[in-house]
Amino acid sequence: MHLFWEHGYEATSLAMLREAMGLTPPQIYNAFTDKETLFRKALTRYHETEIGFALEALSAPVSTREAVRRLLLGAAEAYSRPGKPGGCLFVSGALAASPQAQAIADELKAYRKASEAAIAERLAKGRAVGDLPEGLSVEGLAKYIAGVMNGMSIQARDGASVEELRILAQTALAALPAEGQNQDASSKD
Amino acid sequence: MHLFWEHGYEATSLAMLREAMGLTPPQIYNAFTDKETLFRKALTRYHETEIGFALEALSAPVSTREAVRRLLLGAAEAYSRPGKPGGCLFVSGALAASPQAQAIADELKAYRKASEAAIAERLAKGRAVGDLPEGLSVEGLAKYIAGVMNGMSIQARDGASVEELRILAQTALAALPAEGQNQDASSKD
DNA sequence: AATCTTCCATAGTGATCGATACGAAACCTG
DNA sequence: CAGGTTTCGTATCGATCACTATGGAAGATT
Repeated sequence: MHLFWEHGYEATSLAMLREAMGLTPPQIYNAFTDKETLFRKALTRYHETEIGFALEALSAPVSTREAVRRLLLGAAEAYSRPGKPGGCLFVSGALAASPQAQAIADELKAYRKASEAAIAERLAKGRAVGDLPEGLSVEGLAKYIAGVMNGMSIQARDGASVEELRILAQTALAALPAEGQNQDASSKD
Repeated sequence: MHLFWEHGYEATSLAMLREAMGLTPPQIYNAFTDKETLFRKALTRYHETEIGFALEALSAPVSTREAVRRLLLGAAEAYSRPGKPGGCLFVSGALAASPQAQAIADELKAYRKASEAAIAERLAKGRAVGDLPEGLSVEGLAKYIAGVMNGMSIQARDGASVEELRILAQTALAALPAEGQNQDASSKD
């Protein structure tokens, strides 16, 4: 997973995987069928172990702004963990790919789209309870938040520290509608 | 350039370049020495022909906020031009690379760092003339703006339309300090 | 006009890719 | 302890990578 995270799908050779896992090629193929299946296994593992902050942030019983704050600050921390590759595997895994690997690139794109959709869903919920203005486009704001996270992923890959990413996240938060304008109204019914 | 832009440095094979350029391999090597030099030529060409909006935005005689607005909206348009690959070559070219291509990845990283530095320089100038609060960290804000542009590049690659990118840019602008607070003071001396 | 030089496309180079066939070692059974 | 089976590591597969040597055609010179 770390190798795919660091070098991406195509640039990670079986020789690197073999050395890192201490397995012989037949062992790898017996265990994971082929390189593509192994990468997908790494994807699900990454999803389960490295980015739990996102689900936690989006499902926590807090205000919408606080949820987004946790999401962005969680990303700042997750994208710059010591000993781990910088950024997000969903971004670094295969942003550009050869025609042969387009299926992998499409799968990562689907992951990114799903993340954005999860954000949009949380925003819609927030708008429903009065956390956000009614006229606001949750899709547009979700695309902004997802975009900021993707941008943080690249900044992290370029060596940004966790503090710098936190500042970036805090700055991005300022673009959100002010909190609490309709928040009292959420307790009216 | 389009092939590198679309598929990245390593995933673009000489066979693809040969077919696209209508040249034989020796012609390619006579003209460009090797693949790495050809990619660098494509980088400079990209810099000259595709992202002039950035230099224009940062050097225009307008307020700092307007400069950033032009920068982000220019990116929205440049990253989603019809007939061109989505996103920015500096991001897509080699976000993740094999150990053999790390020199290329480092070069692209340097381009991204230079872009961020150019933004920071413009912000510092703006702060000097009172466009931005004195206590503000231009490096932090520049990292945010550069990060948003990088995020837009990924959103564009994921198929975001120019309108969606414009909305993202407008949203990102809301994170900037309000304009005009010290602007009148800029005409005092 | 004949020869010589120069250029250039085809064919192929070693290296490496992902993936696998074969020989050997180990294990279970009798 | 012997025989049959299964498992597993090595050596290698065809394909493709970036890159280049060689045969043949075109043009220049006498």
